[in-house]
Order: sequence, then C-alpha cells, then structure tokens
Amino acid sequence: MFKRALVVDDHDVVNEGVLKVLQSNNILDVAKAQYCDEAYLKIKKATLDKAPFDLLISDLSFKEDYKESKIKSGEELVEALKPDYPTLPIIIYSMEERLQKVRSLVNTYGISAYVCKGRKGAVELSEAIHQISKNQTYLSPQVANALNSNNNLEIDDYDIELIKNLSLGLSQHEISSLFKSQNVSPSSLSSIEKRINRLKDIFKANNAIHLVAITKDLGLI
Amino acid sequence: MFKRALVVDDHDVVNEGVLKVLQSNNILDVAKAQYCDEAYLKIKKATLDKAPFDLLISDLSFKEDYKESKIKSGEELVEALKPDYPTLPIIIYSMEERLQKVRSLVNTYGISAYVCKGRKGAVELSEAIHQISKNQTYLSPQVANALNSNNNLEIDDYDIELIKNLSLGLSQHEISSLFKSQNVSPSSLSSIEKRINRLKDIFKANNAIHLVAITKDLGLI
DNA sequence: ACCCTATTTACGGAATCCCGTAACTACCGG
DNA sequence: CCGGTAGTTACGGGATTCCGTAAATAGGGT
Repeated sequence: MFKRALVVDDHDVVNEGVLKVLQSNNILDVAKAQYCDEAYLKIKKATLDKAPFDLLISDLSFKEDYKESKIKSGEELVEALKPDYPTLPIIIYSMEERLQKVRSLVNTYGISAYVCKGRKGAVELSEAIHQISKNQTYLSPQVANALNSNNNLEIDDYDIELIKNLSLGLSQHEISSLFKSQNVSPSSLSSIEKRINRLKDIFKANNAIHLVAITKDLGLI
Repeated sequence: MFKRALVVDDHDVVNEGVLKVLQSNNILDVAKAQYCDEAYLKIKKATLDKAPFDLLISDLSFKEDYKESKIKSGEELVEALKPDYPTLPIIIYSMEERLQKVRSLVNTYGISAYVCKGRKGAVELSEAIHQISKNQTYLSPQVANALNSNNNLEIDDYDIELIKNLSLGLSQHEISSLFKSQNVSPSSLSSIEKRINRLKDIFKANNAIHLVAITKDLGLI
C-alpha cells in the first residue's frame, strides 16, 4: 500500500476531506497543496529529501488568485510531472465529467485513476486507491466508458473545428471566410450550412445553440 | 458555542471536510445529510427527540440521482425550515458567488452566514461560526458587499433560466410562450430579446451561441 | 395627485439562420 | 468515354435573430 501521498486541491475543505479518506485507508503520511506550483515544488523537494511521494491526488481546475502561478491546472501539473516521474501513480479527482477529457488524460499522460467529485467521491477514491495498489486503473462509473466509446466516429476533426468556431461566436459566414483563408475544404457557406445540418441531425439538436450546448456537455469541444 | 450541528452537502468528501472544521471548533455532536429531504427529516426528528440542532450548514445545489426528492436545493430547504425554526442559525456554504443570490437569501430567509467554497473555505467557516455565536452575521469577502452595493451588472435566476432554455434548443419565441405559461415575468418576446442583449453585453458574447458557450464554461448553467 | 424613473412591451428593418432544391465538380469502375 | 455517385457549391424564400427606437406600464417619492 502507499506510504506517502500528496493531495492537491484549491479548496481547503476538500483537502481535509480527501485527507480523511486517506487516513481511513491507512495512508497517514500525507501532504497538502492548494496551488499546482506548490505541488510541483513539494514533489521535487520530496525527491531531493529521499522521501518521495508514491501517490498524487489532484483536482483539475484551480481558481486563480493574487498569487502568480506558472502551472494553472491539474492537467498542466500532470504534464509537467510525467517526464520526471513516469511511474508516479496519479488520481485525478474532479467535478469534470467529460469523457473526452478523461480519455485524453488516460491516453496522453497515463493517469492511474479518474474519480468524479460527487455523492460517493470518498467511496470511489478508496476504491481507486485499492485498484491502483493492485496495478489496475480506476474510473468513476460516470466516466467508466470513456475509453471504449467509439460511438462518435462519424464526427471528424473538421466537424469539431466547425462547432468550436460556432461556440466562439463566429457566424457561419465568418467561418466560411476563415476556412477559405486557411485553405480548409469545404469552405463555402452552403457546405458549412449542410455540415451543421448533418450535425444537428446526428445530435438531435433543434438549432445551432442546442448543438453547441450538447457537444460541450459531451466534452467534444 | 453550538452543541449540535447538521451538515448538508451532496459530496461525501466535502461533508467530511466540514466535519473536521466543526471538530476543530469543538462542535463534536455533528450529523450529516447528503440529500435535502434527509436533512429536513433529521431536523424534524431531532426536535421530537428533544435534541434539536442549534446550527445548520448547507450547500445550495444538489445533484439529482435515482432517489426521488421533494426538496431539491438548499434554498428550498431553508424555505421549508424557516416557518418552523425561525431562530435556527443557518450557514450557506456554496460555490455560488452571485451577489443577487446572497442578497435574496439574507433578506428573504435571514440566513446567518454565507460562505463561498474556495481556498479558504475552512477558515471562513470557522470565522462564520464565531460571528454567529456572537449573534452577528458573516459573509465571505467575495460576497461581502452583497447587501450594500446595488451593482446592476448582476445575473439573477431569471437570466440563468433564460440561458438554460436557450441551451436546450428553445427559440426565443418558444421561451416567451413557456414563460407565459409559467407566469414568469417578463415573458414578451421583446423583453426576452432585450435580456439576451444585456447578457451578451455583460459576457462580451457575439451572439446567442457564444453566450451559451461562455456561460457553460463558467458553470453558470 | 403628480413627476420621474425603470421595466416591460411593441414594432420594423437588416442580418443571419434554416431548409429545400438544384447545379457543378471530382473521382471511380466499366 | 460514359454513367454513377459522393461531395461541394449555388440560390431562393421563409423563419428567426439582431438591433434600434418608441410606446405602454408599474412603482416610488414628494
């Protein structure tokens, strides 16, 4: 079982809560950090002190405050740590339930577990810890099928780009101009309309607003 | 000081964290609830058992799950409790930082404190408890000026509902009809247009799609 | 009662979106 | 070379949104 863990969450109350979960799993040597930079430094220092952490539990989103910060999100923290600590088990503990996000964290950085903040967060954290100690990964039920979901293969990068531009407030005409200037094809207003129509069909959206809302919820953009 | 408190939050980890804060304030007799209905019943029962709670700490938003629930938010819980327990001190502990919301909770229901979930949530909760025990109210710094300043660049529940309906794919005309049928005012198409315009202004959105995307990112809807 | 102000509602024209139809182009197999 | 097909572009008209102006309504204060 793990000996020495670092918990990273900007909310002090949540930090305490996670601490409690670790204690009840007999992990008693626990450090806390409320900023990603702080977490990064603590991990570095722990290595130098020959008392490295063997488990990291981190949130994804951190509110910015008066402090200057270099690492601004849990994802950036993981990215910064992976090269030097490729084997450090990482549990992401976050509100975020977007499958796309989970998938990219698992595939790109090889995180060990993804636990959604929710009613049973504590239970699921414990479960994650046990699974990881047996060298297995863990995903909360809400996002359990993040990896095997090949349900939206009919959507390609062009579609994503298109919807993303919609969500950025561009009109269809502006998107057409943009695509022309980027030599992206198809770029005619008509084709863009047609694509949007097809996407509305696929996602059963009433209009473009609805389409953007749905795809945002799915984590596609 | 308080003897017996009830903590209501749907996240078990947060519940544990708040518990810890109470313990460090020497409030050791603490009950927890993860649903509003559960909280309501526990308070009722405690009174019958002649061991009433003398402090309530509750979140505002609760995720719905498979369980049927009658009281769906902290606000509704407070509303349900106030008639029977007008003197019970209530601390709202929530992510929500909208001044409008804080103002209405203080003015309508006379809550004793409003603490924002954040980096110093635990510290502020302690501070709130001390203030209340001296019969004073407490507001987190983020929302401290909720009562005196009447900032008109504020978003209220109506706005949220409006944007939410947009995100569900309703046309402005449909929203107008819906609001009329729900006796929500204002409900005319013209007023709805005007509101959306104002919101686009506030959030610097180019169009309605952009507005929905932005507010979704902010977690407002 | 009155004025003053803020909110709600109404209306109209321009821009944009929505949706169907149809033409044009590219590519492939025969 | 030709026919078939998928993808792209073009166009038109109705619906909806966008945006400015203005009238009607509601409250508050003197």
